[in-house]
Amino acid sequence: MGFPFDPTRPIYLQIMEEIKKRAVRGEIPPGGQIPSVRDLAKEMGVNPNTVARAYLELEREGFVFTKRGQGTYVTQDFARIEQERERLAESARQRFLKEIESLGLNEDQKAELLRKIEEDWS
Amino acid sequence: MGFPFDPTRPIYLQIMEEIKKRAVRGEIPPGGQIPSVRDLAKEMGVNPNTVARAYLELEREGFVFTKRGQGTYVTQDFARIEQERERLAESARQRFLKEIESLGLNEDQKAELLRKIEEDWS
Amino acid sequence: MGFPFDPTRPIYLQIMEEIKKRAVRGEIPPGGQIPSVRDLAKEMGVNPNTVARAYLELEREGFVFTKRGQGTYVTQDFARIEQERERLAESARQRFLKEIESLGLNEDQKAELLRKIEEDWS
Amino acid sequence: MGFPFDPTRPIYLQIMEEIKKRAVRGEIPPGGQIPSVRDLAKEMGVNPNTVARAYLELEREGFVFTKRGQGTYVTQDFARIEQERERLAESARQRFLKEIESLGLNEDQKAELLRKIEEDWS
DNA sequence: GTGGTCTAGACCACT
DNA sequence: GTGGTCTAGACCACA
Repeated sequence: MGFPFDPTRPIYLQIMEEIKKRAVRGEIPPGGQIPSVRDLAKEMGVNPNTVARAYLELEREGFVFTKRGQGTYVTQDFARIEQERERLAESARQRFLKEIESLGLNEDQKAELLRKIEEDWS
Repeated sequence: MGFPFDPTRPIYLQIMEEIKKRAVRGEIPPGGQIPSVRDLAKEMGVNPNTVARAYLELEREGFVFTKRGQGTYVTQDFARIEQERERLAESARQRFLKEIESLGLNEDQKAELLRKIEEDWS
Repeated sequence: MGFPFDPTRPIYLQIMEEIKKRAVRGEIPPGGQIPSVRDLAKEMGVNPNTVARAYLELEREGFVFTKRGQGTYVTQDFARIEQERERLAESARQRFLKEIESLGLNEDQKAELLRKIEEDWS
Repeated sequence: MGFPFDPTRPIYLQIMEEIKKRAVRGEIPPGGQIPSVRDLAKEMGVNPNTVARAYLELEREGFVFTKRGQGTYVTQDFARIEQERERLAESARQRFLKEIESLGLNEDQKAELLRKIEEDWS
């Protein structure tokens, strides 16, 4: 109980990201049901209205859809999920770059860092 | 007022990192004075004891030293600061890798990500 | 209840010494559990935070280790305990020398004092 | 202000020792005047009655004498002062032995300790 | 003014 | 139960 929210960003945005991550990781399959507003609110220790707001935005984006009286489901569109995977990766990349930039590494240190990432992925 | 702390990790550790970042970025020069316990506590919106704990650990690590009754100062040892720069970069790298890993990118997507980073740094 | 602390030195340092003495005397065997923070605080009539501080420093020195949720234990390293025995003896020697020095004994009186110590230990 | 008293022993005894030490160290010459009850009470942060009690005992022992209306003076008897020097040394020796004994040093360690004391005094 | 220490009392995660 | 962290507020020595 109690989800680690970044206090500087709106919680509903962070809930949206969390749902996207679960889908992208396959924890929720395409077309699979996401937790009910009440369950997720309890799990994360936030107000149900905040979760509802997140779900509303996700639906507006077309990432989830609602079956009246049955629950909320992740899109069945694989391409949509793939797109989200790349968006999340891209935003992780930008956060990483921003953080590294602020540290003021020299060229050699950046090259070394790049080499390590490459090594990890080969 | 109010510093964006990650609620899952001890605040004093995050204060230690913040001071190291300021020194690494050159905001505090080698041998320069860091904020007083009370000032930083006010700036970050935490209890002075928590800042004092962070300073105590930083001194034990040899990253800062204190002049009795005068204040706390960043080490004058350039190598020590350089070491911290690389440590901070390395931990940023690991956080990035961990996040990317959880997203389950395929080889092509990872290669593309790497290419973008390389481009940014060349 | 009520431990005889020297009011001129930090209590947490004296608690560290007390724990070391108990281990060196064999009252706590190598690998044995030391009193819980709360128990020792009650026994010595000090605040639990002060005992916790002492335990933290002892752990940093490698003289004790903690098992999460279980308690704090003296190191199993005999050499480490032996080292502490000699350090405590050395500091007792220095205190003795300092006190004697301040009394201004002449050579004969010092020799006599030495003779008595020798006699006691032979 | 505030003298470092050992809370486990009567304060008046510790005041007696302090006066004896000052005389033995020559801070107060034979026949010299010791501080007034009020001055010493203020210096040490204790009740004047406690100091008066200490002076009374010192006089009973013959270590000091009182000139009515003028103050209290250390004895002019050199032998008496010398005797006190040896008593203080002897009690320091006993405290040292007691402390060392509790540490459980082996023969070699005791011999080494003795050697160091000898070295310091040669 | 500075950091260093201590108390009081609270909440947390882990076993 | 255990230690770990945090807040609030106090007093201290040092410069």
